[in-house]
Amino acid sequence: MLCNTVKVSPRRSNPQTRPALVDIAARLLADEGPQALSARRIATEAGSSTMAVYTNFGGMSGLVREMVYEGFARLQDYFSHVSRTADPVADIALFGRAYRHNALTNPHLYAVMFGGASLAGFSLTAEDRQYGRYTLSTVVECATRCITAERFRAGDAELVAHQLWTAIHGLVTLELGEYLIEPFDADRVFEAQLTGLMIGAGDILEEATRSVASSKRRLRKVIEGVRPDPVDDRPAGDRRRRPRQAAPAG
Amino acid sequence: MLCNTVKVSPRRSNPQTRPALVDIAARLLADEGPQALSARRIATEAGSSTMAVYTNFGGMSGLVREMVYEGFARLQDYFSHVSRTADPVADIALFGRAYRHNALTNPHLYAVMFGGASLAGFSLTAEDRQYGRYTLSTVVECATRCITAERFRAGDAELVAHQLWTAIHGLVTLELGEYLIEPFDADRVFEAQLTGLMIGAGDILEEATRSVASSKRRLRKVIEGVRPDPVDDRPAGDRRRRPRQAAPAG
DNA sequence: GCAGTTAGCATAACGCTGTTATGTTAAAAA
DNA sequence: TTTTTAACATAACAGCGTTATGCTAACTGC
Repeated sequence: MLCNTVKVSPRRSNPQTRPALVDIAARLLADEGPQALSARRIATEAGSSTMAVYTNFGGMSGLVREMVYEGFARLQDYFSHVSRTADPVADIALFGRAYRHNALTNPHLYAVMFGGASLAGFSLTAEDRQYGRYTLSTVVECATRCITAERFRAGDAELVAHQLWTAIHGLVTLELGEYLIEPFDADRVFEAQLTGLMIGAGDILEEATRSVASSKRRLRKVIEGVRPDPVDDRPAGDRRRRPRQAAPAG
Repeated sequence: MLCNTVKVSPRRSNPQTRPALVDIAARLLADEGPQALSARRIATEAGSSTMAVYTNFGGMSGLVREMVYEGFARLQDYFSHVSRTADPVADIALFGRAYRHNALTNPHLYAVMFGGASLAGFSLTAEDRQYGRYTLSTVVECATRCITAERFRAGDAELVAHQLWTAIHGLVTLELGEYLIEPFDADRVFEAQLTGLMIGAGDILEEATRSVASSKRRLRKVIEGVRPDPVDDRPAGDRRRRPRQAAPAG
């Protein structure tokens, strides 16, 4: 009754089931939020039973974990479109803008990535977190360039990258939680954070401000670069993925 | 069968049931995390039925909301122990340290306050968030003093307060999510954030650094001031209730 | 080509959850 | 005293994640 209507129902390694489940789960999460992520709902929309979730992911936790990896993949996708220029400060500011744009574009996905537990008893493993941290290695490299160019005062590049990460993550979280009331320009806070991060020594405030402004212009191109081929690298056959909604520029 | 063993079971407005439910829920949340927050579990431990949750809170959402208010009350309790000194920068840094300490002391509670949805379909109302923002009004006032004392460059005090809030919230969230790996000195990030927040213009770096160091010493006294009827520790005997209940205001 | 194994999935059930309809009862109101 | 009311118990319902069982098509060895 619940079985697929037309297809011949192969018994071994149906190559369509797993990506379909991931796809439907991602769509449900984006459209209706974490509450819609139930094994029965996903299985029904995929035309199979809940067992498909267990054979493919070992349970709901595995599927939620897949969502987390999907989220980091999307972030990585944005990061890969940030080019290295002669202005490393503008580059690192652009990383921050891209991070924020990705989070605001995929709010529920972002919540699952960093929302801690509370979702069907799911919790990240150390390996999951390491996967997430790896995404930021590009930013650390950029921070090193900032120090080398003497735009940041000499110090730990990883510290600077983490400072940027925590600041923007906090901003994005409170934005998504609607704690920043209207009319409140979250973008002003963002730019102030970037500026505060950058002017480590003395009188280079104006130069830093120019870099921040420059990164704002460059963000559009990054977004446009990511948009066409959104998230994953599914074999492009019968992918069901929605073309990903756009979001206001930061 | 499930009713209380000894008490006379008054039918109208039992003054013990509601605080007992709040108390047990807070303890379960602190000890076992959000997963332990179930109506049946709470009611059983209170010696009543699940209906008590509905008559007193209108459902699980109402009880979770009560936890959020409890969380902000605890934060307010810490903030009330931050005194005004002649060094407003050290004061505002101390607000940040107190905020972080409170969050790390009540991790599950903090997660419920800012974890967004995902917990039994609970979501904050606009009024709830306003209650949370009110807690930060003290910090905004302190930021104003920093500007008046010309320790921050002239600008929007609310912007500065929100910058501090978002930065520390992000740090705390990633700390609780264990995204900051060991050995990683989250305290260094915290101090770098504070420093970056403060040195708005030129050559006052050393002075700012002194203020930050001063706030670190003062934190201990704040914690000790809050501790007497504190947060988590119900060490003595088998008391189940921390007193605590602060009054809000619009 | 055939037999045995295996893995993907359907079916159905278990225990759990939040929630609700109904009944009971004691306190407040008349 | 009588009526009303609200707090709570009981029991049920729908939905959840999960699991045991069985079927069957695909793979494997011959």
